[in-house]
Amino acid sequence: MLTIKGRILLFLAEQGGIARELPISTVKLAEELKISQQTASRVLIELERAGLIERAGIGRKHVIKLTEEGLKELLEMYTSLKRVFETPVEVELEGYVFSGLGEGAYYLQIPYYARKFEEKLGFKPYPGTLNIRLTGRDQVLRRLMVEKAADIEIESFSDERRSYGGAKCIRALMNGEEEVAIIFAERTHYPKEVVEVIAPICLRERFKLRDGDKVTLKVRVSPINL
Amino acid sequence: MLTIKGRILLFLAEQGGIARELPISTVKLAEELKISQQTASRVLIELERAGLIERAGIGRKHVIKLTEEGLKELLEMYTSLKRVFETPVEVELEGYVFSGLGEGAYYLQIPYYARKFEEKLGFKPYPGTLNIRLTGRDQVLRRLMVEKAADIEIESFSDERRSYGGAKCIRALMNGEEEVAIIFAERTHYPKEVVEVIAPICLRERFKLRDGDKVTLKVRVSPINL
DNA sequence: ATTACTATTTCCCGAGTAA
DNA sequence: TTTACTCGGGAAATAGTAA
Repeated sequence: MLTIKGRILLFLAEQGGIARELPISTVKLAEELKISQQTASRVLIELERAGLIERAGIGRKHVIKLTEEGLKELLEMYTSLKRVFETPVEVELEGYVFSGLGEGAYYLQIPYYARKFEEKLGFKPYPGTLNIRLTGRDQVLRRLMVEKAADIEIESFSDERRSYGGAKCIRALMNGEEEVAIIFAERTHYPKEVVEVIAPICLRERFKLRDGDKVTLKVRVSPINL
Repeated sequence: MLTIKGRILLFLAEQGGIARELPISTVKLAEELKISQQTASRVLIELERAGLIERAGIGRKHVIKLTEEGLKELLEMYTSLKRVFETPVEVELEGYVFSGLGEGAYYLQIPYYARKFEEKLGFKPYPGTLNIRLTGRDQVLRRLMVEKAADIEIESFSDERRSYGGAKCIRALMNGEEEVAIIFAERTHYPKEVVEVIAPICLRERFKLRDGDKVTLKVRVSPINL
């Protein structure tokens, strides 16, 4: 992915060639980067001519350090990549509403979950989940992406009666208007193309939804979490 | 600095190819990256074979997206660069102590400066500066580097009588033992090979220094500030 | 329009070797 | 030892063109 010039420049920077002069021979450099001594020599000459490094020959020992230009070159690449990895991308999920068997509502009225959701999401969830069946190519992959990025954790829990499975959530925007959360329950009988959504309000009322209506979910995901 | 594969992968990521399928032709891609259409086509084939991207031809329109592998590839480069730019490097300055004309002491007893230094550095400076003349090749460049990274600002100031010049400071470790600060005064009559150091204590006493004694200053600098 | 083949040129890596 | 030249082979880029 990096040219030889790039690899050498990066290697020199990693070795501390930013702050001080590195005593390194073309032979050593070639060994480290698994290239020939000749190539190392030639590329150093080119980097020097391009003003990206400076060399000095003190007696037999040669030393190398990056110039400001050389550091700038690396910095440019760094900022490009930084932008890619630190700018959230919007992933859009699309699917159709359908009715479940009311398990969502069942779980949400269990005090443990109700309390946890309110604590972690900052709202008291309406006691019912909206089931959405994703459609179209690529949707399941996107769902996996979103699940991977889901960063709000509801821990599993057990009391003397039974155990409660955990879940992961992530905030989303439904139909471009309403703040909701997608729930990925640890134990679910739904297949991978289904997601469950909760919100502080009744989403069916809010959007006048009937089974089969299409809805969209926009999720902001940082690529570094993928 | 990036190979064509790298440039194309980065471009696709920048265009949002992480989260969704991009509709982009080899002609457009070639234009954007200033390469030939043929090269764009060939490289896409290679990237696809390497498992870094996925393509789908929906009718005439072709779409491209990065695979997890492709994103991982970029992430590796990103983490290498991140390490380089976010790991502080230690810059070592070396020089000989000499006596000035007492201006350091003069300025440090001016209440404005005394107060400012204490506020910004977190210690009450001993009323006197230690003057150090840097020696050896590369030292002046290092000094410039350190000055550029100096991030503690003492603002200039004026009252009815006169104006007080500003300064920039940076923390350093003298002789590997004592926490000090290097002062880069805006107005100084010293040449570039001289730095002035202050500390909460009398450094001359602490290290039993006499004129001509050698001292070192270690400064931690984040490469991103250079 | 589009992608991608084949042919040609250009460029770059590394072997041999001088200094 | 060290760096860096010349040069031959091969990879990689573009041109031409088919589908």
